[in-house]
Amino acid sequence: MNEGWTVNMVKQYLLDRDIKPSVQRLAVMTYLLEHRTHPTVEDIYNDLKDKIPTISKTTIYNTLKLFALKKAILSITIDEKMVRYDGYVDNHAHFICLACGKVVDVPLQQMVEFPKNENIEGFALEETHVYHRGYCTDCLKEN
Amino acid sequence: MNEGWTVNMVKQYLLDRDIKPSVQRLAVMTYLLEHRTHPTVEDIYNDLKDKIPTISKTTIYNTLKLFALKKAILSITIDEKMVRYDGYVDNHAHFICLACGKVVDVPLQQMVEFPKNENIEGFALEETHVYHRGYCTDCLKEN
DNA sequence: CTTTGTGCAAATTCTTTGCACCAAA
DNA sequence: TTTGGTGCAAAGAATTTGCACAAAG
Repeated sequence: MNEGWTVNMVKQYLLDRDIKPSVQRLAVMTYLLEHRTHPTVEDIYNDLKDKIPTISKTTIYNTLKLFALKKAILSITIDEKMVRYDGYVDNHAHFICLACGKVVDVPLQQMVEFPKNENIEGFALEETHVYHRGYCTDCLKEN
Repeated sequence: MNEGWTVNMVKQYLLDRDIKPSVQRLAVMTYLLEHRTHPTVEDIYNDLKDKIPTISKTTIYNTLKLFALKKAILSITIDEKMVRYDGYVDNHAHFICLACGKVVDVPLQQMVEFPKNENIEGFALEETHVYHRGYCTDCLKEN
């Protein structure tokens, strides 16, 4: 799960983006870097409440909103019900399984093309998302 | 606004997709074909309640869910708050203005590329969406 | 001190559900 | 008369807001 992120590395990651690294913010950012599962607020809260018993969902909401604003993370709207978050902000697409709800990354080389973020006339583009919906291998097996 | 859709054309559009054309369903489908604004349930309800005073939001929800299932329309999750719907199911991308919230189509020729819906190994793909976020010309002018 | 962050509780908003009534074949 | 569609009211779930307290510099 841990992919070699030390506390100081995460702290620096936040500082580089003008985010003050409180205990709670460090915990949220670390969680996102160590769990590439596109977690929801609920997921993050359920994990962190054991490590930081006083943490609240409000703080998770505040923190994620701030991170997304500072472009430290991505907010993913592939799921109609709730927003998911991704600690990796490099260009990649997402896939959601309509049976189990799991969201996985789709590496670029598996995509035929990836749209460029520039060149749409008349608009100032901030971000581009590519979402795929379908059924994953595990769920296909079960039928 | 009206782009030449007669009642019979809309009725046939629904019948072709195994959807029984009730008065309410015809009204919703007609609205989506005549308003390419990616409306929300609220938008559709506010328009139709004058024409069909007894219509309910529940029916709009039921109807849109059925339409999406039958692939008569697309459900668009570009907006974190609520689902939007698109009566046009051909391949095109969407753009949302982060200032005014408006969602517009991005014609294919304005996009550098569009990802293909096939060829992701291990998954059965149902649909692919490309979402752009940024600021529209109107909102850029105001600053 | 003073500013900024945290977290509880309540409120808001979008969407779904249960159920009774209505309509069409 | 039977099946499926509609719509009201209530419930459910994700997110936001108001506000008081805590922390950091």
